[in-house]
Amino acid sequence: MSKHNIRLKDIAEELGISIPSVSRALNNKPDIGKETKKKVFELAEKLHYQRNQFAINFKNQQSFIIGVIIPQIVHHFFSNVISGIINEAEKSGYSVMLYQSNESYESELKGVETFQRSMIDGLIISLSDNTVNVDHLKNLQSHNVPVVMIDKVSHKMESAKIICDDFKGAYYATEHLISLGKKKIAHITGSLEPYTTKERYKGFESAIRKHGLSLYPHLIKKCNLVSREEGYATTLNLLAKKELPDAIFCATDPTAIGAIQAIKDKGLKIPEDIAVMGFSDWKMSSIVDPPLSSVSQPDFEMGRKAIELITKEIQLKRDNKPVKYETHIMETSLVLRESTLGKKVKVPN
Amino acid sequence: MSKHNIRLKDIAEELGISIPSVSRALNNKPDIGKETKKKVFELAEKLHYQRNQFAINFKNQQSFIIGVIIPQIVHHFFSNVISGIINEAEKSGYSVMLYQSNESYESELKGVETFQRSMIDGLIISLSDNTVNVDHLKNLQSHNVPVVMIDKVSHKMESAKIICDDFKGAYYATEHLISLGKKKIAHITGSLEPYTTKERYKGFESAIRKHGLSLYPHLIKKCNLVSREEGYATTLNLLAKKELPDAIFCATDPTAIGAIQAIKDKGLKIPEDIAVMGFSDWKMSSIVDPPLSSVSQPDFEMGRKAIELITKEIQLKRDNKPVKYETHIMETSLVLRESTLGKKVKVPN
DNA sequence: GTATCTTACGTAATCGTTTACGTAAGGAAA
DNA sequence: TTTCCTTACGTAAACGATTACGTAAGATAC
Repeated sequence: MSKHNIRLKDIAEELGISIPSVSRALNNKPDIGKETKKKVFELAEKLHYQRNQFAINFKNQQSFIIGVIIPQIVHHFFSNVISGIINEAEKSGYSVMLYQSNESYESELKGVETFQRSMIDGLIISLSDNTVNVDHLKNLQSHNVPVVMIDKVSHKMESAKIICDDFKGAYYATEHLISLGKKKIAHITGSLEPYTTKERYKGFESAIRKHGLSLYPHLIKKCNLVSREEGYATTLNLLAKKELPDAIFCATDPTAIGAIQAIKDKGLKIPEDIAVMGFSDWKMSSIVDPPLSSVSQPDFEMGRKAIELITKEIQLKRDNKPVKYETHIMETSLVLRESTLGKKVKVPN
Repeated sequence: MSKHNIRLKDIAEELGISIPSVSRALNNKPDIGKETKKKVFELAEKLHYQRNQFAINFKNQQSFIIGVIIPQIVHHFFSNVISGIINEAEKSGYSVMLYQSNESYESELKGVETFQRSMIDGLIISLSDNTVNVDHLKNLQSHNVPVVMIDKVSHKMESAKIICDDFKGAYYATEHLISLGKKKIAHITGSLEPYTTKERYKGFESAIRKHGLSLYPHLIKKCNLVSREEGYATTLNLLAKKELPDAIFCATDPTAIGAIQAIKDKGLKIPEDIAVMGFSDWKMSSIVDPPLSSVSQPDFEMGRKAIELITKEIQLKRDNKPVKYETHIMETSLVLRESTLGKKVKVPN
C-alpha cells in the first residue's frame, strides 16, 4: 500500500536532524540528547517505523537463523527435538529453519547448500543413515558456521555433539528383562551404521554377559530399516525356530510394534510367553496392545541443549575466541508398560 | 580461518578489472566480453567464491524464506503438511522457517513477530484453536507479506486458503457406518471453534438425515481437546447410558483411539457391538487394536499447494499485479480398517 | 572522411543502517 | 583568560552486490 517503508532517513528529514542521530536515539546509544531522543521515539512510533532487518543483517553479516536438518519430521523423537530447539531458540532471539533429509545423503547435501544460501548462523544436524562422508559439514565449519550434531553423529569430524546414552539405556532395558526371569533374550538390531543402534547392541550384550546369561547367536537379528514391517517379518522368522526366545529387545519402537503383532498372530502371549521391549518411546507405543515398554530419550531436552551449545559457539567465534568441542551424553529412562510387566491397570496412561 | 570471505572486489583487483564487470560475468549478463567472462569464472572457481547472500537479499529486499506457523509439529497431519511444504519450497528456491504455536494465541503472536524480524517473504499458517483475532496477520499483509492459511483458517480476513472437505469426509464416513447397518450412531465432536470440527459435525448430521436415521441428542458429545483421554472418558460416559450406540464417529483419531480403549474395557466387541471411525488417519491409527477406520486428509498435498499459492502471490505482489485470493478445497478419502470392517487379514497393512 | 552503431567496459549511485571520527558549543579548571 | 573536557551532534565511510548511465574503441554505413 504505502509507497515505501519508513526509513531512518524519513524520520531524520522530518525532524531536521541527521540519520546517525536517529539511529543513536533508537538504539539507546549514549551520544544523544534527551530531547532529541524523545522526539525521535515519538515520531518513530507515530510512523510505525520498523527496522529493516535486511540492512542490519547485511551490516553485521549475521542472520539470527539456525538451520536444522533431521532425517524425518514425522518421527516422534525428532518432532520433540525440534520442539525443544524452537522453544529454546526463541529465547535467544534465533529463528529456526528446517529441512528433512528423508534419510538420503543427497538430500542432506541439498539442505546444507540451501541453508548456506540462506546464510544460517549455525547448523544443528542429525545425520541421515546413509551419510558416511561429512565433507559438506566440514565445509560449513571452514566457512565459520558452527555445526552441532545431535543423536545421529559422526566421529569423522570434530564438533559439538549431543547424544543420549544408548549403551546404558539398552543395558538397563536388558537388565529389566532379566529381572523378570527371562533367560533367552533375543535382540533385533539395526544396520549398525548409525552409531546409535550399535551402542544399543553393545549395551544389550554387556547386560547379558554381566548377568551370566548366554548370548544366543540365532537370537540376534539384524534389519536395515528397523521398521514395523521388518520387525514383523524378523520376529516371524525368530518364531519359526524350535527354540523360542522368552523376550525380545528391539532397537526401535516400530520394530517392537511389528514384533508384538507377529507374536500375537502366532497365538503367543505377551509378556508371559515372550516379553517385548522397544527403544525411543514413540507416542504410539503407549497405545498398542499391549502397551510397549521402552527406553525414553530426553528428546526435548536434547533440542534445548543443542541451541545452548550452538549459540555459545556462535558467540565464541564472533569474539574470535577458541572453541572447545564438547560431547554431551544425556541419560535415558525406562518406561515400563504391559509388554513386559503384564496387565495391571485398566485406565489408559 | 581465512581473513575474510572472497568478494567481487578481490576478483576484480586480481584481474585488474572493475567490480561490475565481475558481477556481469558471474551473472551471465550480456554486456561482457567472452575472454573476461572466462577469466572471471576461472578465478572465482579457484578462490571458492561464494556470493554474499546478505548483500543480495538487502539489495533486493527479499529473503527467499517462507515462514510456517502450525499448532503442533508432533501431530501426524502437520508433520506431513510440513514435509509437503519443505519439499515444494525447495523446488522454488525457498527455505522454510518453522514455528509452533502450541495452540496458544500469544505464542502465535510471538511467532509472527519473530518472523517479521527475520524478513520472511510469506507466511503459511494454520491457526491455533485459541486464535480469534487475526489482526497480527492483517498487519503482515499490510506490510506486503502474503499470508496463506491452511486447514485451520479464519473467515475474518481475506487471503488464500487451503482446506480439506471436512463436510464431505464426515458425510462419507457416516454413510459408511450406515452402510454397515448401524442405526444408532454417536458422534464425538470438538470445540466447534476451529472451523474443521464444526464442518465434520455438519457432514455427520447431513448423512444421518439424508438416510432417514434419527439424530439422537444424547449420542452427540462435545469435548474440547479431542484427545485420547477425553475420548476415553466421553465414551465411558456414553456407554453408561442404557441405550447404547452401535457406532461412534469421532472428530479426530486420538478421540477414536480413546473410544476404542473404553469400548474394549467395557468388554464390548468392535465393530460387532460398536463400530468406531476416526478422522485424519494418524499414523498410530493403523496399529491400534483393532486398526482404526478413518478419513484421510491430503496433508502432504496441502503443504505442496500452500507453497504453490504463496510463491505465486509473492511474484504477483513483486510485479505490482493484483492478487486474487482463492480458497482451495481438497478431497478426503476413506481408509477402512478393522474397527468398522471387522477382522479379515492377518498381515499388518 | 564523417556519422552512426555496437561492444565492452568503467564510474557512480543505491539499498538502510551502523560506527569511527571530527567538531562546535558550553562548562569547568588552571 | 586560556586550556581542557564533556556533550551532542554532523560527516563520511563501510558492509557487498547490482544497475543506470556514460564512453572509448572499433566496426559499419553513407
